[in-house]
Amino acid sequence: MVGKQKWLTDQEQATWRSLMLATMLLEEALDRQLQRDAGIPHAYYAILVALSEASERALRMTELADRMHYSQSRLTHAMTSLERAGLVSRHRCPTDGRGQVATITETGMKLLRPIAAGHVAEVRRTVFDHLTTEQVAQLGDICNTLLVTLDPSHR
Amino acid sequence: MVGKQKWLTDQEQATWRSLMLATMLLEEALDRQLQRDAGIPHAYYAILVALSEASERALRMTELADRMHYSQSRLTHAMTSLERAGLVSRHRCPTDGRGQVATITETGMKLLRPIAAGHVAEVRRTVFDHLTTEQVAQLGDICNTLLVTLDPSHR
DNA sequence: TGCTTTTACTTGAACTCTCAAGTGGATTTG
DNA sequence: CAAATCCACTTGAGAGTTCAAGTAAAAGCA
Repeated sequence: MVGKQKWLTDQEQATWRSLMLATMLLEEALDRQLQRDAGIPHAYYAILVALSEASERALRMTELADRMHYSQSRLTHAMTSLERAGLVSRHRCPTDGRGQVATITETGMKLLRPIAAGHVAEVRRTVFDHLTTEQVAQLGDICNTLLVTLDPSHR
Repeated sequence: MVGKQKWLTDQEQATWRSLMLATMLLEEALDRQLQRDAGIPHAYYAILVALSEASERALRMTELADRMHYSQSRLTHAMTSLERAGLVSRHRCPTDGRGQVATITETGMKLLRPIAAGHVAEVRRTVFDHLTTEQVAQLGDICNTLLVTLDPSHR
């Protein structure tokens, strides 16, 4: 009924359905694997990775939020949960009394290392094991093209 | 630290980051547009579309959940919310006392029609306006390839 | 037929995310 | 230098999702 007038071509519509389904199932698979093996959702795992890769393993909250493309509020809630689990910590920023510096703890690093292997295995299993090198390049190009609109600050 | 040993090639890693960011921002854009213009999230909009396209505009709960790839619980909660908003309704299934038949109401259809245009415009604006026909085909192929693993029941 | 097992769905709690509002330290400006 | 403004972050409520457990009807089967 709704789709009677064609807003998208048949090809676009088919691609759209596949894309929506694949991205939904992919995110679910990643979440399930990490929840099962590490007890944290994918979004929280990503925070740990970002902190572990930062120099000094520390970042200001706002800088971290910007890098992750998370809202401040989302990051604060996430950090509160991760802090309660002992995986990260926050301290007052010495140069700016308003700021907080986020760090990943030793416990967090100890959790991260073994978990990373399982995560990458899941990424391989669900995605890269099935794509040719050319397709990986195509997918990268397509995503970067979309990011120009989706993330105006992107490069 | 964590990424010292290369689990993915540079190309794969770059594609992965772009994919994760693009899919996150895309879902956020769709949610924001529908929340703003229709007051419902994308996942709920999809339920309305599925019901509107079903014969008799009606589907058993389980059949609907299967088509959407939603859990029963997720669908029940969603239907409860949509029902409270008057957009859908449920009735006992006449042939199976355990079952429920979900329908989209006239109010739901009246909401859906104008909303669909705005949604498709957003899909165009964020995705298809920027891709060549060839890229649309490539993206469709890639997603269908991934769906073989992500959704074993997929064709 | 009566008992067990499936099936179809619902419920409730815990968790994550969003949005709007709030707190308090920097910065600007008249 | 005080008042107004801005900035960094937090808080709390509301919504959507998941997971485990619950209810009740249908099927299987002895």
